[in-house]
Amino acid sequence: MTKATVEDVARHAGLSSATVGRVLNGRGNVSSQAREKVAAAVSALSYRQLPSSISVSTKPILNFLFLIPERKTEFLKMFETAIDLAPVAVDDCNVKITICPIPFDADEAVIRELDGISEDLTQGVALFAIDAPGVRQAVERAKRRGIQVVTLVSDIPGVTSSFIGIDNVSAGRVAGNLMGRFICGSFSDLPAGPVGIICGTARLRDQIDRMYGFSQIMSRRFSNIELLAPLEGNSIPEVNYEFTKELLKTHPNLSGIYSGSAGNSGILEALSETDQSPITLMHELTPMVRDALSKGEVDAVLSQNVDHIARSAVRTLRANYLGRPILESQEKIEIDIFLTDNIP
Amino acid sequence: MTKATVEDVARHAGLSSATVGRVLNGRGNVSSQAREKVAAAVSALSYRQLPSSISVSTKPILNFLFLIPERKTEFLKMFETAIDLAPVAVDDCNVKITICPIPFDADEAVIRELDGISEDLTQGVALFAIDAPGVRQAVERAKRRGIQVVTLVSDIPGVTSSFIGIDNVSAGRVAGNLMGRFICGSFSDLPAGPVGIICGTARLRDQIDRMYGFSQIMSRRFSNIELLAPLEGNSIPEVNYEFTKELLKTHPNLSGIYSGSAGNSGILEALSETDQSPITLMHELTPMVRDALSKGEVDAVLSQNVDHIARSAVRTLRANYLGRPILESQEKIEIDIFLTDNIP
DNA sequence: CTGAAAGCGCTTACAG
DNA sequence: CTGAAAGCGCTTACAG
Repeated sequence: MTKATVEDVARHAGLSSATVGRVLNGRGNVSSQAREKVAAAVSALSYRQLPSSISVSTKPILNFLFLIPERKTEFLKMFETAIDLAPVAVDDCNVKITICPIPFDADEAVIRELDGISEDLTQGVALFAIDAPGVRQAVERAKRRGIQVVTLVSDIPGVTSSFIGIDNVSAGRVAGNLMGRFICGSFSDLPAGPVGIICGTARLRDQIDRMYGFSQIMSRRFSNIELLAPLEGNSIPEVNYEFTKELLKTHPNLSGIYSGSAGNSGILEALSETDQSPITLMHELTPMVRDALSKGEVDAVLSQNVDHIARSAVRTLRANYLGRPILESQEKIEIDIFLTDNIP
Repeated sequence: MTKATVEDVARHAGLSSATVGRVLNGRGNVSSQAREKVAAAVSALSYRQLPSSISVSTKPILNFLFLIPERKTEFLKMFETAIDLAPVAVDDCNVKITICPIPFDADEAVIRELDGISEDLTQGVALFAIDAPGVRQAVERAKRRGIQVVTLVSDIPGVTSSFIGIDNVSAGRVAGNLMGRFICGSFSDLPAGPVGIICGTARLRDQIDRMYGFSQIMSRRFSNIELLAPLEGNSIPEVNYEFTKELLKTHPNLSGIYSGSAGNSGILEALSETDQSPITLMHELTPMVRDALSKGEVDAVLSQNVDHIARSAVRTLRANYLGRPILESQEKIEIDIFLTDNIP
């Protein structure tokens, strides 16, 4: 038995392939009678539409715009590469991607770009979201004009778009869990020194969420460990360096450092200049962090797969634009946990 | 500027689209001169072939056979579902999958199936590999007949096929790392009780590898912890139950249990009947293990994403058969680590 | 070794 | 609301 085609369905339903196509793609202007006949034929012949990418006819190119911070951390560099490869990876050469650099921390630039998008030229936008007042509205405006929007890595709460990234509260909790256990083991009654926290900026939702999850678990399960106030280093290595120096000096018995953002070179440098060896957890397996992990300078790294995120962004934008379903299990971004022994 | 087509390339090269197609798909019978012209035209026009799934012409259906153990553990049930969904997930309806159940531990059955495959009807096979003498040869015979082979979850060392699964030595090391740290924390000089190991069968490579990696890290980094001899439970819950009971009784100070295989219900049951609470690590996030993890009865779970494995198997078989490249970064199966706080 | 022609399954204007 | 026809980009026999 060979695969059923649109023609088969049309014949079975006593209709033309054009009408069948209209039903199948919800293009309207079809009688409910025809709709039913088609549905019956489809199930009778167990017809399955060829994948979207296959309809070769005058198919419009989908233009997607990626708004990416201009200041390139190692993580963002990896991300850009991933974005470039995504269309090939999702096996769709009708997708065209443009990367638009956004000045650091410039909400207005994001807003301006969003408002400046022509819905005729651009079908979807993916952005690193700053959770600032105007951005959310700008996203809503873009959506109202029919432009698909997904947020990457850090979400804008309340905005009704797809978020492509890890659950950062979970990530923070995992970090807390590992931190507590790596410090205490099964001896949770023994005294342990305090734990320091270095994060990026409270204006990014992912940072807030990670800190929340981390503190929650630490205070709930490891109340014997004092948690120091988070230090906002804005992902700037030099600032993080000073923070770490200070932490180590003020707390000779420091038992852990949790870094929730980028700019880790500063932390690693400060650690290399001391004999203290607090349990150190970081985010994102960049080349530098990876190196530190393999040398044992970092104890664990929580990460998110940038290739996966880029692919998911493209697939999600495409599916949403075409009104097709997405495969949840394929788009879920998991928290990757790396120890010295499973560095890829 | 619009996308270049085969016709464009042909025109630019002064050849016909048929010849261009031959070059592009390495179908031979082409002069090196033509080859060069096409190459030049391709790069000049930056032509990119439409994804494989798009060539709609008389395209042969690819038949892939999955040899799966008949005895269904929770993990294997999840796996079967994943296999069923894989063709849709990889967006290719020209792939047809048949699942063939293999009696437990029956090498001859695997060999018989492999030898019985007709290369005219079946283009590729994916199998759970038992590392037994005859199996490797049977795989080689199948390959010689032009049938693509991939091994799933557990590899056959030395066989020249693609392996789709995690690096099990790494997984064992990760388990060792976590076990040691979860027991000792930063107090690696304090006395700790012994650790028990329960595995499946030494005839499966994944088990061997996990045990190797685990022992290696435990003895190297946590020499203060005694490692008990691995107990081969063949993934049978009842046997594992007895093993666990015995472990707990013989070692009142047991500080950890590492389970490298299926049949975990027996272990969990035995643990529920005692007050001892050794650090417990298991493999595969099945519904049951997931439940135990969320209740804190298990401390960490190492897992592999069955959906990902199924998709990768299909993509790899297809790519190998068609002589197309695979995207390494997309096919790499990572070790998923789950704690109470990142259960999906 | 090469090309003209027909066809793949689906979709899009265009008439009606 | 519906269908006949032409076309999408690529591939496959078939001649040469």
